[in-house]
Amino acid sequence: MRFTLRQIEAVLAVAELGNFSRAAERLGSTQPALSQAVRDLEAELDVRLFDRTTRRVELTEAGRAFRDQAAKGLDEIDRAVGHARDLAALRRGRIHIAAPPLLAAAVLPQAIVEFRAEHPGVDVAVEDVGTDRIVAGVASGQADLGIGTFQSLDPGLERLPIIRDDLMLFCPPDHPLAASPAPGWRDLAGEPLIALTRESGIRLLVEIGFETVEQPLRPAHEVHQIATALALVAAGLGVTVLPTYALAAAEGRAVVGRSLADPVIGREVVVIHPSDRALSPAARAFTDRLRRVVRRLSPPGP
Amino acid sequence: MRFTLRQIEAVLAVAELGNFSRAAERLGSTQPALSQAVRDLEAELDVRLFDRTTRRVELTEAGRAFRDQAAKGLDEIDRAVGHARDLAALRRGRIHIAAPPLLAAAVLPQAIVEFRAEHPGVDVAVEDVGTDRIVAGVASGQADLGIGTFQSLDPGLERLPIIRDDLMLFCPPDHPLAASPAPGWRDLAGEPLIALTRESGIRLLVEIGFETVEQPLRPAHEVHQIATALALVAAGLGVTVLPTYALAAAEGRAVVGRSLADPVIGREVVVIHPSDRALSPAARAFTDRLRRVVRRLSPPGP
DNA sequence: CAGTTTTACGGTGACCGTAATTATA
DNA sequence: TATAATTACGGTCACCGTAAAACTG
Repeated sequence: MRFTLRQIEAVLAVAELGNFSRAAERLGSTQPALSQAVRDLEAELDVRLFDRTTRRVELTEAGRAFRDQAAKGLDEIDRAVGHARDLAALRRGRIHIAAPPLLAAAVLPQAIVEFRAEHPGVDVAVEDVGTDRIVAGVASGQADLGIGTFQSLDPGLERLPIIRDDLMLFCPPDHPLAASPAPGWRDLAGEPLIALTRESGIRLLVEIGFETVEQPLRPAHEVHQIATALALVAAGLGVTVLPTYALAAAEGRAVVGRSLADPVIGREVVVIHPSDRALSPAARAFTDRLRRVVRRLSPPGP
Repeated sequence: MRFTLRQIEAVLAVAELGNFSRAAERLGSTQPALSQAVRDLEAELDVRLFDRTTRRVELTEAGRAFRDQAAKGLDEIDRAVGHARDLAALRRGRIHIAAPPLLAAAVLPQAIVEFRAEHPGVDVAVEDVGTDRIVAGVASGQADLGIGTFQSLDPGLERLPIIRDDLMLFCPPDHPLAASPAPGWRDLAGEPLIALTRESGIRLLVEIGFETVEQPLRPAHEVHQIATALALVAAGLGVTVLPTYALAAAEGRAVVGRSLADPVIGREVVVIHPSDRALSPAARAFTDRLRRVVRRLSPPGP
């Protein structure tokens, strides 16, 4: 048999108040319960902690030494518990998020702003890197969660769908297709196309689109960054096909986005995390927040 | 607080061994018990402390933080408990003893030597002061226990009898009374008497002895210190009457002690301590040791 | 399929609260 | 005598251990 936290709390309360009855009241217990708790602990330690009569309760020298050190220990444990509860209640914490640059620029800022407003104690760190490094960072535990679209994924990683992200057509506002009620892939024939390079996952989807409608894909320009593609479109050098979330990046430019059908081609934007590690409370909450923000930024109807 | 030390110990053991079964073995418990303990604590904290599959058990980030801090706290409490047990088992401690100079010189050294041999971890401090300061020191708690003979005593102080101390006759070895089979107070008539001054409690007892046999007390010399009296006796200047424990101080001098009867006059040598404070384990042990040492130094038969 | 954790469940013992007793100023 | 601590005692609930089930590699 060992000693218990309640016994130690009893000793501390009695020591502080110099009175079993009042200590019992503070602890929400009864006086006999405290008496027994102190008695049991004294028996356990084989030392009397209090000199007591019915009129006076006072620590012995052994009791003082015990009180001083035990109080420290209890305090330390209380802090450990408090810290854990803070993490659970999102009063503290830290999330490390890995996301591709465009997503990081387009939707994360809003999500972070709202998340931090709700949970000011939680730090959010973003790392805007390429897909391969996102997967690596999450798999290694360096990042708590990753965001993006991943075709084939390490089975050790779990996917939490955020939203379906369909490819859209981006063109200047005065372009004929901008006025089309329902532009389709076939309408792109003959248009000068700004394409991403083959390094991009998006490029593959675009190729699938052209294949589906049995058109050759002949890029007028090939660029690496989505922002560049939009700039070229704004300059009137052609049209491009990009994920929905590029809408955010198109804001303020002379570029409009239009849903692109026949076929609708899209990918799941997901949050990934190691499947053998549960999401931290903060990471879970952020994922929820992110999902809400993304849905709100969803493509407006044509 | 609705969590328990056992739950925390469970978490620490599982964290260290990365395995519920082995942790249970170390704690002398069963694996389901640990599983439940960890589960309960996690529910209490509202945070998952371990990511676990049937193959792998690993701390979460919250778990690591909790483990680090809780381990400190538990360690602190263990130290408090260990310290208290050390005090109880006399592996540590400190006793402050107040005793009159002769007692401090005559019997305490031997008692301390034997006590320290048995309990090397306990410090013993001696303060050789007068009776009034002994009482004051013990009453104030500055000294743990006081030794001496006290006629009337503060009711707040408790007396633990060590031995009865009868007055003895001290004379040179070749003195006629040294050969007497049973010297009495009446035999002192006409002997030059070395007396202590009236400041001494002993002097009062000597006067009572003379009064009892209706002899006048006419000191040949009056001295303050027992050691001085013995020196005068050794020099052949007279005889003196002193407590039994002066025997120890007479050792090695040309002085012998003889029981003094008709009447036997004595006092209780007692240990005193505040009655509302229990003796510390070390003080109790020292009192026992002192009692044994004093009995061993008891007056040898004539 | 083997090893490990989780769930289920029945029993026992620890702790608590009420009530009576003892002790102190 | 009044107040507070201790002792006595009965009940309940938490915790433990056995056994069965679920899960992972």
